[in-house]
Amino acid sequence: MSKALDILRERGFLAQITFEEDLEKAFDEGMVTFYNGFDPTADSMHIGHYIPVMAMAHLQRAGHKPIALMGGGTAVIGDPSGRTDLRKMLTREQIDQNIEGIKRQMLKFLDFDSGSANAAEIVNNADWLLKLNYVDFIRDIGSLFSVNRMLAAECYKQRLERGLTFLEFNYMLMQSYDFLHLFHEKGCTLQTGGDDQWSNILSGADLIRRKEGKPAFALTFKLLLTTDGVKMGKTAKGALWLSPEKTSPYDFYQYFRNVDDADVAKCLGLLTFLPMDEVRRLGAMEGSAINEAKRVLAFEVTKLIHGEDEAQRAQQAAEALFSGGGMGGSIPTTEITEAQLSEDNRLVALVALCGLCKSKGEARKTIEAGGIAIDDTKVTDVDARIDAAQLQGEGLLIKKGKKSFHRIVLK
RNA sequence: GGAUGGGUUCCCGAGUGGCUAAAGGGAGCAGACUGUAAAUCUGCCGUCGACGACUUCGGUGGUUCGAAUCCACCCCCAUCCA
Repeated sequence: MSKALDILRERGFLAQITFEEDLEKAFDEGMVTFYNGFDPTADSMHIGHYIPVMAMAHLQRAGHKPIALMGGGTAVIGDPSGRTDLRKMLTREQIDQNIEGIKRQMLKFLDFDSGSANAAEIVNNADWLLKLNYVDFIRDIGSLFSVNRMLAAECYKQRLERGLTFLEFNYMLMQSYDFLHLFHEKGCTLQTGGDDQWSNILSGADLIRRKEGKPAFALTFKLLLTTDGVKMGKTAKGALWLSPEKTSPYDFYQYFRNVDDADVAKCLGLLTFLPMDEVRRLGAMEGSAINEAKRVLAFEVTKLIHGEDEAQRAQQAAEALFSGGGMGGSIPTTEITEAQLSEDNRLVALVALCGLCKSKGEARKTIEAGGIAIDDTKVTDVDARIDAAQLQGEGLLIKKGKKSFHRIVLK
C-alpha cells in the first residue's frame, strides 16, 4: 500500500516530486528518513511553516522519520527565492533560542520520543556549515555544480534581471550540501519543502545522485495561497503566528473563520487532521451554509495549535460577540493601571494602547469614520474620555469595525 | 576601474525651484450592501494633545526669500565595457 504519498496527494499537499514511482516504492518498502528546512529567524513559527509541519506529521504517522533542519548556518545568507532584501544576521544565542521556541511548537505535531524508530529529530546546519573549509568545499562540491544549469533555474532567472550577489548565489550549494550531509549522517534520502524551494531541493537530490550514485528524492508542497494568489496569513498586525503571545488564539481563530469561501476546502485538507470524507462534505457547502464549514475549520486549526480549551474559548468569544453584545470566552484583553489611565484617559489613547489601531492618529480617524464602538454603541466624539468606573468588573469592550474586539480592564 | 541610467512616503510609480505631505495604482483600515465570504460603491491612508504644528523624497554640505526638484562630494543599485 502506498499510503504515505496517497495521504499527501489526497489532502492536496503535493506540488512537485522527482521520480515519483521510485519514491512511492521506497515509502512502501520501509522507513524513509526525510528532512525539511526551517529558518530560525523568529522564536515562533508562523502559518507558512504550518504546511510542511503538517506534512511531516502525516508522513511520520505513516511510519517515516522526519528531521527538522534549522537553518542556523544558512539564515545569515538569505534565500534568494522571491526576496530582495538580505536577512539580518542573528547571533548564535538568538538562533538557539529561536530553535527552542520552534521545537516546542513542533512537539504538538511530531513525536520526538527517542524510543521509537522513527522519532523526529532536530538538527542545525550551523553545526557543519560553519566548519567548512572554502577550498575543500569548492573543490568537492562546487565542481559538481554547473553554473549554466543554475542560471537556468527559475529562481535565479528572475533574480538575474534584478541583481544577485555571489553570496546569495551560493545558497543553493549550501542547501544541497545539507542534504548530502544528512544523507551521510542520517541516511536521509528525501528533502521536502515549500514549492518555492523546488530548485534548491532538486539540486541537493542531484548532488547525492551525482556524488554518491545513490537515489535521493525531492518533494515540494503547495504554498498556502489565497485564491488571489497572495500568500496566506498576512494580517494587519503582520504574519499569523503560532505563538499566543504574538497572535492571540482569538485572532487566530478569527483569521480562519474569515477565509474566502473558495479556500475553505483547501484549508481543511491541509491544516486539519479531519478525515477526508468530512473535508469533502464540508468543502462542498455553498452559500451561507459554508459558514458551518468555516466554524469547523477555525475550531480545528485553533485546537491543533492552542489546545482544545483555548479553541473553545475563542469560539465562544466569537459567537458571543457576533450574535450581539456579550462578553465571555477569551477576547484579547489589555490590563491598564490607574496611573496609565490618569496620564491619558482619552479613548484614542486606549485604542492605540491595546493595539486595535497603530497610533492615536489612526484611532482618531477610525472614530471619525464611525468605526469604533464601546459596548456596542458607536462612538462619535473624537475626544471621548474614559474613567476608571467604566473599567470595573468585566471592563470595557471596544469594537473596531465589525470584526475586531478588545477588552480593557483595570488592573 | 570606465560609460550610461537610477535611488520618492508599506509596495509599484509620477513629480524636475514656490500652487507638493508630494499625481495615479496596489495593499491596508473604516462605512454601505452581505453570510464574520466575494464583488461593488464611498471615505481615510507621514507623525502629533490636530481649524494648527512638526518631520519626510539615498547621505552630507552648499546656492536661494524658498529645494524632492539646482550645485559639490560621498554611498548604494542596474545595464554595457574590462
